[in-house]
Amino acid sequence: MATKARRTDALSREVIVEAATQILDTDGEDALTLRALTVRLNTGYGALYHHVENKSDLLAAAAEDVIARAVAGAATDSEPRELLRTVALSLFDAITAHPWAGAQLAREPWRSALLDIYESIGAHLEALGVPEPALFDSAGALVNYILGVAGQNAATARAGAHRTASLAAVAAQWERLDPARYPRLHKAAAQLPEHDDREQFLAGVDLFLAGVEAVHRRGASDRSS
Amino acid sequence: MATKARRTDALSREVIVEAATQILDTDGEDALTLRALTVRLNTGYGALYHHVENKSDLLAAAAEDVIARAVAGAATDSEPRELLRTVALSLFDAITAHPWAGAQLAREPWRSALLDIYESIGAHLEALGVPEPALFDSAGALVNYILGVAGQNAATARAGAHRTASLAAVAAQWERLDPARYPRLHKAAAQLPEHDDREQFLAGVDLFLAGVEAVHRRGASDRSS
DNA sequence: ACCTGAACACCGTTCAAGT
DNA sequence: ACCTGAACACCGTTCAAGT
Repeated sequence: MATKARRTDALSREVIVEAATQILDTDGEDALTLRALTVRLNTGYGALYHHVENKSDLLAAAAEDVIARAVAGAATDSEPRELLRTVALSLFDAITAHPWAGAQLAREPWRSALLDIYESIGAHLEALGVPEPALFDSAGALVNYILGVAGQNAATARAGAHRTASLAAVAAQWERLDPARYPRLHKAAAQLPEHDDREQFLAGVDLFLAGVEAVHRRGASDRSS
Repeated sequence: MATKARRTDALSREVIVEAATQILDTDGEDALTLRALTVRLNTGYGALYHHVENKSDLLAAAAEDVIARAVAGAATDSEPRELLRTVALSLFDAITAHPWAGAQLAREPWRSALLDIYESIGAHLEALGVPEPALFDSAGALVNYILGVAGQNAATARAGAHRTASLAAVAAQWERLDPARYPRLHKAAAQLPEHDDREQFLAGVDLFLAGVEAVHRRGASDRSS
């Protein structure tokens, strides 16, 4: 209850990042302000800036933590196809749990644990039989797909407190569309509220992997073209 | 040269959106402030808010314009596969020319001309032979891939004035990576500076389409599973 | 109806001053 | 070295007042 007392334990970058993560998780991306951090950590602005470069740096560090933790437990056994699905899914789950990290990933992709993701996806694609020159494009495409979903996830999370409510709103919007101009969207409105994001994500990954396999199977025979 | 004179022509939502687009294109996303708009349009804050709901609304409208214009000239002849590539490429080009629109697309995907994109991609996939129940997932996956690239594009554009410089920086970063832990990234560093974004984007689209064709070809025979 | 511009409630960041 | 908190330079948005 020493709310007004000076903090006794030393501040550190680690403690700050942890506090930021908690604010982000419980109150959302907009709630993370330097002010909110000083209150929570019972300290001043300068103290924060002594351990952290700026807010952008702080956000990147928090996202890095969350993503790294998610990808850390990746198994190394099992076949490459399954490993790719596992990596993708663990990323999806992490981003669903921490939408702000997804937004950060999409915003500054070169920072954060994206390097590890790139490397691991590349390794598994190579194990799948993708030849070196195609590896770059294939891994990039898969990562971009994941980033797209990450951004999407962050967007819907930002849109409303309850995902179902905002999904219903979009569905209603689609339903109001002119069936003559938007026949498919108009029809898809019915599917929207009951669809499973996770399953749809995985379906996209499988589409990708099927493409990789198809192209590589073909590419092996007409390498000359 | 009537810089201080009161504006004679009437203000309108259209004029405001156009001015905003110009600021965004020439000076970047951060340069669009309400202040900057009042200066450019020689007016006050209230005047702007009389025609536009808020800044978010304004940004969405500007992105809508840019994206709609890009997708407008879509041909309806030629085979569906080619049409899909064309839609994707025109989007890519629009986002490359207006990175801020890409960021907006990734941020608020339900607004803007994304509906038209969804519909047109759905139509072409259907023409390609994708059955109705799979249409939702396939179109979603492709749109998500495009959004991922859009976000990426916006990110690199934001990163530095000259794309080549920031790409070189990333390449240098990859080169510094421990070759034992990041063997593939370390090697890919050489490919990074000379690779063509547009080609890589298209390669990803083709991977997707190959997957769609492969899955559908297979799916037609064992629909029961 | 349309517009003006001072005022408000916030931001992230800095920095002289304390311990 | 580590921390405090007032101050600065910005935001987006509002609103009483003008035409």
